[in-house]
Amino acid sequence: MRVASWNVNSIKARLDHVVDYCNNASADVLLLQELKTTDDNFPMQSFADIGWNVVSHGQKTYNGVAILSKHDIEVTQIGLPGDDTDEQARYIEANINELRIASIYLPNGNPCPGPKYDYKLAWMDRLYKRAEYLINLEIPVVLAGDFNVIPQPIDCYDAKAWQDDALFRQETRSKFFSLCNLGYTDALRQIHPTSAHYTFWDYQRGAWQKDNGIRIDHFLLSPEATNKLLNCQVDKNPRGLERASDHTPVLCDLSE
DNA sequence: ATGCCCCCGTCCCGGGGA
Repeated sequence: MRVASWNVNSIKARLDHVVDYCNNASADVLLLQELKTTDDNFPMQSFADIGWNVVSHGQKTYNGVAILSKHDIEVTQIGLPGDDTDEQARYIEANINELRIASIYLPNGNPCPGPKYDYKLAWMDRLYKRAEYLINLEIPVVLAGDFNVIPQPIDCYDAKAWQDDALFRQETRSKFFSLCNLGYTDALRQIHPTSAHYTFWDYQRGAWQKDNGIRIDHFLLSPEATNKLLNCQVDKNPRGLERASDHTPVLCDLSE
């Protein structure tokens, strides 16, 4: 079972790339973030035409997450629980085969300090509670997506340049480590303990050409899912395409 | 110190992204 996660920075702008990816990347499940469109306007037919199922949780202009799969998708949660006033579409979760899989778009949090950073930290506390509930189910759980967290200095090209940023501040990283310490494994880091593997390169300043990247898209696996972990890797190819997203997919292979 | 680049929207600028 191959699960891929990709922040596409608009599903409409990236439709051809995503359909090609479904056809060619040998993934069974594709988790998307930053759809930037409503469920009504999601290009469902393009995926129906190639035999893929889609569940989306979108909103106008901003955010939006989806789960795509060749297999049946049974939705288990739409929206992150814990705040009835939160209208941002950043969490969707489903059962696919024997896995519980969530597509996550964690808030950016900049500028920092400020209300957006407060929202990010509060959102991470709510994610912790959901992750705690899920781990207590004692089933294989995959929490994946754009976490907007640089976990360690090795995960960015210049730690000094990021030290005061909402993606790298100690409070942000501490909350990410708390998630891991619940019992979730950072799959990429488990497979590649010491090497740099970036998932995002800014559109500006020639960041892609200079490999000035950061690792902010992650797969967190429950103990039952970690037992199935075969491989985890970044697929850099889509970042080099014309009109690319600024993120590239992460792939995680799990045994059946 | 700020913008660079890219996406969206009753749209040619401004908000948001990271």
